[in-house]
Amino acid sequence: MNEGDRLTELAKRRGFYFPAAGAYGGAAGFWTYGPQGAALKDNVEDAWRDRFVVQAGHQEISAPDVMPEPVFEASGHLDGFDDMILECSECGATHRADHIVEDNTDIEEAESLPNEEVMDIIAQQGIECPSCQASLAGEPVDNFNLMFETNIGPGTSSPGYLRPETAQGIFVEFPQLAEYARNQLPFGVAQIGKAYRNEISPRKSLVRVREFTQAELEHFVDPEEDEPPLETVEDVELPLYSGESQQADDGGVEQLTVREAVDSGVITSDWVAYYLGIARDWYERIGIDMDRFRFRQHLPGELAHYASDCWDAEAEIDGDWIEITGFAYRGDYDLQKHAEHSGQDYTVFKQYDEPITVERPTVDPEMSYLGPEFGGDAQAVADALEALAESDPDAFEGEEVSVELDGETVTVPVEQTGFSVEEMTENGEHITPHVVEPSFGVGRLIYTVLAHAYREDEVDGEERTYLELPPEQAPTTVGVFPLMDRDGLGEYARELAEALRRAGHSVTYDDSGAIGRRYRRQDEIGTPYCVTVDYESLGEPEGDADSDDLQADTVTLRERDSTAQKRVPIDGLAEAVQQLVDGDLSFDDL
RNA sequence: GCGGCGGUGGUCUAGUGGUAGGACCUGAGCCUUCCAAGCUCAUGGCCCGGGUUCAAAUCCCGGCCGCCGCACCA
Repeated sequence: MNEGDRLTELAKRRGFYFPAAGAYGGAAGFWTYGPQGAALKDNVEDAWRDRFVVQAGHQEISAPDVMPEPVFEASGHLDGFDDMILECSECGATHRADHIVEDNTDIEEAESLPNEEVMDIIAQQGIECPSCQASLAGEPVDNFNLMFETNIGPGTSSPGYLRPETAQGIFVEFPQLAEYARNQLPFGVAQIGKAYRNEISPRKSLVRVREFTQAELEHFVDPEEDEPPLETVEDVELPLYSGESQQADDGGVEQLTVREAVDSGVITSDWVAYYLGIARDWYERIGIDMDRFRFRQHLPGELAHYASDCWDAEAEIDGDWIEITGFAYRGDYDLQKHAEHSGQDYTVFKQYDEPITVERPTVDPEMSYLGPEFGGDAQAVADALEALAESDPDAFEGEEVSVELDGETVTVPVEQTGFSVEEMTENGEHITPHVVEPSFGVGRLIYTVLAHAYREDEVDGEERTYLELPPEQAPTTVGVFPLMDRDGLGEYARELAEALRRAGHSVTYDDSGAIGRRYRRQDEIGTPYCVTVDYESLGEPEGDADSDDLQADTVTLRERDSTAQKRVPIDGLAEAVQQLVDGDLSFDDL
């Protein structure tokens, strides 16, 4: 069984995740997180929130999953997500019609053509099926949109879509968000939420799904002035698989520090480099194996329409590299698009250090002259004069000035134009911020963390399966067991479990079967610590032990990875566990 | 979406044209003084629909789901 299969089996058996709605045959690409999985997901999201929101001083929002159509007209998803699909009736293969046309003709943007025209081109050019060489003339070109469509309210007059990425929920609200940031760049807005894509073919459990959780940060920066604090991450080692390496015969992953990557030009954007550094350490924190990890640069051909330089964080599972995060410098693409489509202001006002004085030519045409002179064209003439004043103020130097109007030249005496050059004070300018976007796929992170944490070893000759999850991420922090459920051990242990819960720990109580079995149960879900209450805890002799050595109100604390045990007082146990989880105390020093 | 292979309790699996057995897990009890021990008992299953047949979980067709390959992954 390979890594993925083993994981899928464990995930279902132990309650991490399983296919949704199995009672009705299920639906591909939809997964339910069970008790362990939901807890793990919460912990991963909390760790993300801690690093990318709280520690970074950014803000988090929660936008709707459903947005009205114009949002996606502006974002480009309505067209860009809409694939032209063509099926060969001979062999049944499905092809991208636009790709076929582009491959067989000089046309470069076939996607922008209407379907009928694409069909005509295929017929005229005698294009054949790439799979079976049958003629494709006359085959219908259909649309397949990866967005889930719905209707807002009754009827179909107001279509809406489930968002295919969480990012637009931030971009579209930029004017308001900038206000909350007091219009000061740079600022970051984060969101953890669901996104939906009606994938043609979901695969590989949590890797290709139709509903998934994204954790995205949109960092709005002034492209002219803002610089990332590179010095805070300059020594972080990045395993970089550059576009150049990918295209070279002997290319491989290079270990470069953030500083080296920037100085050598391997990473062109300082902001992207900064986030790769931040993210690398964060991946390690949540338990991703850094020996099975790399940053891969997008090749020129795979860059998204908005991105200039883009790197993916990838993790290796079963020999495949899985994209777990995309880092993109999106420029001002998204904000510009929303500004154009909505007519709203998606800029921030950037104040100059010193106000500057500019000479600005203006006109104030004498309408009482233009009106009688030009009749219905008077306003158009005034507008043309204004445009001319801006583009060519020298034209107003003579007695008369001429402008073009519908191909005809009209002449106006300068004195009737109200032309003047005014000195204006400008305090700043409106700029459209650029966006740096790290976009994490939470489900893929969880899949990777579990795959990389999976361990098999042997304890006392018995096989053992356990998850070496970082204690911070583990669904349960501590298991509490009575050695046996009798003689008051159970009551004592139950009280201890309650006390640990009150102290904020995630605690499982288990008194069933043999103690070893209970340890193994917790091992399989990655519980880092187990506490066992025994007779000594009650102040009673343990077997033949010398009663002088008794340590009442102590318990044994067992460490998952080593299975080592230590006897510790219950007084201060909750605090000790917290220190272990936080890494402020090692088990050996306990 | 296309092609190939597959689908038996929660998990892993045996098996047959006459409606199923095991192991593990889970629960109850006994036993048990720290790593899946043992004993007894119990819960729980042939993916869905149609067809062929006296009889279908088994054969055929379709669907759904999974794996692999292709395509797709803005």
